[in-house]
Amino acid sequence: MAELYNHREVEQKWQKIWDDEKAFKTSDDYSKPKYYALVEFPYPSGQGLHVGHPRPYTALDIVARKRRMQGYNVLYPMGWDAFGLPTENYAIKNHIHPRIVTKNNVTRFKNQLKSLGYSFDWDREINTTDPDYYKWTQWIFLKLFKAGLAYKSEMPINWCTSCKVGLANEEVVNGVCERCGSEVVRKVKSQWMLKITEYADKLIEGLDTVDYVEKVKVSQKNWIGKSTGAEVDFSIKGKEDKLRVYTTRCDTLFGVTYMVVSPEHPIIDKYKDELKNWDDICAYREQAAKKSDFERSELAKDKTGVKIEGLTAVNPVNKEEIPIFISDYVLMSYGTGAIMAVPAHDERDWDFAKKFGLPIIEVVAGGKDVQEEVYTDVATGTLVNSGFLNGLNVAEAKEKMIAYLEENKIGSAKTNFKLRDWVFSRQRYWGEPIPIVYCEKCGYVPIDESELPLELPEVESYMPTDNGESPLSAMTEWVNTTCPCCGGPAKRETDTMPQWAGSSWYFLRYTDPDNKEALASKEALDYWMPVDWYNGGMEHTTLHLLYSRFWHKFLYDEKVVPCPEPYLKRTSHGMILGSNGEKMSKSRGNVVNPDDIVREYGADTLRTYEMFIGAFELSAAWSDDGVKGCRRFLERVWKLKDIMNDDMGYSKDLETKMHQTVKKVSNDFESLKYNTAIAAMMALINEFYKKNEVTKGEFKTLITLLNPVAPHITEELWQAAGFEGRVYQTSWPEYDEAKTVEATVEIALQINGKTKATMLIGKDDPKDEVIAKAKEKIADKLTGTIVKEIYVPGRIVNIVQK
RNA sequence: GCCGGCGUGUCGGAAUGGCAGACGAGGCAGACUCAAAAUCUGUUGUGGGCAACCACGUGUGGGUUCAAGUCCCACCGCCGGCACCA
Repeated sequence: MAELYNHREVEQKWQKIWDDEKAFKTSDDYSKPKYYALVEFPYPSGQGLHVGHPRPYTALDIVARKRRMQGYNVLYPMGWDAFGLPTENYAIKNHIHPRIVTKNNVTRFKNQLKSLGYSFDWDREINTTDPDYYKWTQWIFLKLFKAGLAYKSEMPINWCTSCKVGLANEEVVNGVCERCGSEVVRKVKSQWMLKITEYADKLIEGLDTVDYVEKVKVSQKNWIGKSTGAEVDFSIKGKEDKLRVYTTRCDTLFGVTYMVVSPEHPIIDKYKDELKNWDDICAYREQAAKKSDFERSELAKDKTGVKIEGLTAVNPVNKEEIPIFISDYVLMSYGTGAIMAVPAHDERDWDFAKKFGLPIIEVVAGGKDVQEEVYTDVATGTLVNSGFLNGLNVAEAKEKMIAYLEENKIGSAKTNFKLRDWVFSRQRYWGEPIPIVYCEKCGYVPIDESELPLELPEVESYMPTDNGESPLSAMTEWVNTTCPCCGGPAKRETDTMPQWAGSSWYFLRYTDPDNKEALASKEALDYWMPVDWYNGGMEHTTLHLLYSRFWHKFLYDEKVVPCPEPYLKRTSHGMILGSNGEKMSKSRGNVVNPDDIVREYGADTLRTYEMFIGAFELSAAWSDDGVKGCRRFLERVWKLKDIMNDDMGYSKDLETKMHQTVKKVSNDFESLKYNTAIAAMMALINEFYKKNEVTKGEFKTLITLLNPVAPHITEELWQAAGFEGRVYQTSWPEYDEAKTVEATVEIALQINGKTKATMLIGKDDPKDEVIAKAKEKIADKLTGTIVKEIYVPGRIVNIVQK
């Protein structure tokens, strides 16, 4: 062993040994207890690994390494989520096939990850762009299609003007494209859709059965947005048609003074010949169509609208005739696209009514004058002016009204969700082809499973077209095919799947990555699933996490997977920011390249630093000085050999400290408290240096505890000290609970809760003795009458005096 | 507006209701050195005192308790998510 800590030498040496020994190969011995640790696989971008990547990877590497030492068969895999726009854009710009771009990026990423010493089982590496992989992505799509959960729909979609691609609602953030930040407009296009809404209830209910950090559960519930209420039919005077609304406040039906329909509502076109102000209506609709959903909601304060002259609605409970308006504050995409307006008890309706001078009728008493102020408190109000509901509270009134509506066949209870179906088409090249053909005679027909994978054809140009068609549409040879159903001429679907497809099931493939017969064998799935611990970013809460839970639940219903939820536990890491506290970006000039840190300080230093940087779930700013501090710590560990003796046990004076440290590190590694685990190890070596001596036994325990964080240096020290085998093959240190408590402890002596002195006592000294001793020690300060004496064993004595 | 989370030294951050500031960084002083870096030692919340010591101190104001950074109520500030969802 070199005298000085040469991280480059040490790290390269051990990375080679681990590779040669297949140190972290996952066993197929299904009789052992299993542990499946998972981190989100990266998108292999052209920029290479970001300094943020190692944070979650190191955290679960620690858990995986610890579990192996505890005797588990551990699956800790890695792969590449490699379809996607940046690669395609790079390919277009540089005239290189996206496959080549992907291959180069993957090579770079893999080298970078290897240089960090992760214990991934590289024999299970997967790549979503590999036809052997996306065969099964397509296979799942066919299953969804056959189950009626994939359908084609002509509908307004979010269209990114720059990417020239349709986006799912989840990909639109503040009205702009999540990926490129460009404007998103609405565009009507025929799109493949997945009926995620069918699973809305199951996706909410499942959350009660899993161990996710609370904010992830809350975000998912908010996004799904379940609301319970009723649908009510209002008749239109002199017409057969009914105008159906959705409301959560059917108790306020007697307070309806007008109705509003969305500008896109079909009722308008149906009766356009009878509308007296058709021109005004058209003008308003045009104006509304120009706005994106985002702009519509931005103008929240100022309500606009036009009255529909020529149609009158009738309130089904009191037969009152009321006007109908169109306004863009009612969205076609939620509920029925029409609402009943109760201005007295709904803020938006109140604003609208005030602006248009419409009547406001109080039906829930308990607030101020409803002409002056809207009253929305559901908890305390009492129904008035409401016929058979008078005197009831809101909850009772809702119940009674629903019964009335159902009895008279004018409405019924109804649950609604904010969650929309998933727009699954992308007009792009670099994605999984959708395995469907269109036949004039038979419609949309799935290709036969035996034809999978349906591979991406070689094309001349990946350039997206301005008319919104996929680059594949120009490939006539590929597009023109025969119908699997009737054998007649047919055309292939030219849209591809979104990037989220491949990542919606990848955790299943790791369990059996080379299987040719199925996405994974039943035995592998039975043994490995569900994932025991999954860590990833908060930004994937409503995208990847929701989508993959949806697919998994579907596959469970199809009896493909053995469990209803894919992930038992989900945690989230915070971002690593630049040293100025801002997000790292080239333009801000605060980017740190992990390669530089590995070269200069070593992978072990980078790993230690990223675990020590702060609370795992919170974002943290980069600090070069902090990196140096961690390097210093590892050097102090390295130099412990200079003060090491041959005693294989623990020295007497440090025995308690050793047991305490083993306990603390063991527990902290389990609960995301990597920073305090490392602090405990730092404190321990400070003790060694204070004594200027460490026993071989203490040293052995320390480097075993440190191994999951800093695997290279600890292997080197282990070997140099002449210990048997490898650290990664050894057992995790045990601690004795009884020995974690000091025989003598220093306790605080307080008077009226204020500490006045401290004293040493035996941990088992009886209360009376301790208190007597304490009173003696602080006798000069006990000047009043003693009211109470408190002794918390091993902690404090508190004397209360007046 | 609604829902989360967070407010502690110069900084990152520790504290099952029980001695606030562990651990790291930075600063200051010293040792080594011709010198610097590295390393090592000491010191480092604020105010007062030569001192032992005393008082104050976890965003603000109240409360519960023998004891509150921690629990409860009200407020202020910051960060994140959702948002005309009927």
